[in-house]
Amino acid sequence: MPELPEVEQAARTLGAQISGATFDGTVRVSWSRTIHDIPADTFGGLLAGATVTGWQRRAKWIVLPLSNGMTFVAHLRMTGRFAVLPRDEADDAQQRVAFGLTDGREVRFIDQRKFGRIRLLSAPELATLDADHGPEPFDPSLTPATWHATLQSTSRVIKTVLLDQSRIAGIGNIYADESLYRVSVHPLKPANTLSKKKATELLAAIRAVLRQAIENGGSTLRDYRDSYGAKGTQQDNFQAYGRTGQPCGRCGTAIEKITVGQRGTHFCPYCQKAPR
DNA sequence: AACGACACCTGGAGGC
DNA sequence: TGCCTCCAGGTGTCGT
Repeated sequence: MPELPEVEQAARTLGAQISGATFDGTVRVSWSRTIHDIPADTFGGLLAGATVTGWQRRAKWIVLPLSNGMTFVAHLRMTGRFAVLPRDEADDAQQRVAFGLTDGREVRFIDQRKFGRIRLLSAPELATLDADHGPEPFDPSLTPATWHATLQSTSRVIKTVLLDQSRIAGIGNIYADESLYRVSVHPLKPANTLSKKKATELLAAIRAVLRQAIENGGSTLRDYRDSYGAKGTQQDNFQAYGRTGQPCGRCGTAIEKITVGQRGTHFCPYCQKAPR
């Protein structure tokens, strides 16, 4: 579910609640795969006494550096979310793991579909995580020239490339559709057929779409909540995603839905001309 | 090496 | 009301 803006918001709100807090080492596990099948006591042993020193986001990972040199990382996948609650608060039915803090609170991970993952990484493992991902959309080193070169390097369709985290990090199904709609590029257009001009426009559109979503606290379709439990509002601004059959805001043509790379894909068949 | 298909899960929505 | 099928903010793995 969550893409860059939602993960950014989730990380920010989680960081705001637990930066400076210390894990006491207790870990209550209801679904073991959430922590990669590492036994709860092993995970807790590594976590005990570690203080959260800040928060970051890398791609769609929430990254919490710890005072012991390790890093607590979490991927929300489709339905994951965090909540920070007093220890005596009742567990949520969809809660998968709870981590105790020394101040009497717990960091709880709630995840309907059980796809989310939480790991404790050493510095080399964190470096690997970083290396496995492409540039952040807002990284100044991602320039129109490097982006165009990335697109030129593959004949895969552009929608698929936008979703490839090793090419550019953080874009998911919603913001891929929204970005392509903005620049009137058909989702099936081969990446290496975009002109330098179009590639430049697309990069700007990606940044604009993500920036607006971040400002609105992300998008909530059904499950997404930040770590305070709040929904985002960006879903009210969608121009293509989820608007199947509704009129295009530019030309009035009904938005169409097709499948690209096994993902529902929304576009305006008039504005976004099919590749030939 | 790169790409597509499928697996992993639950539950809400819509059709009959 | 109940059952059944389809669908969902993602990505790791496997076969071609």
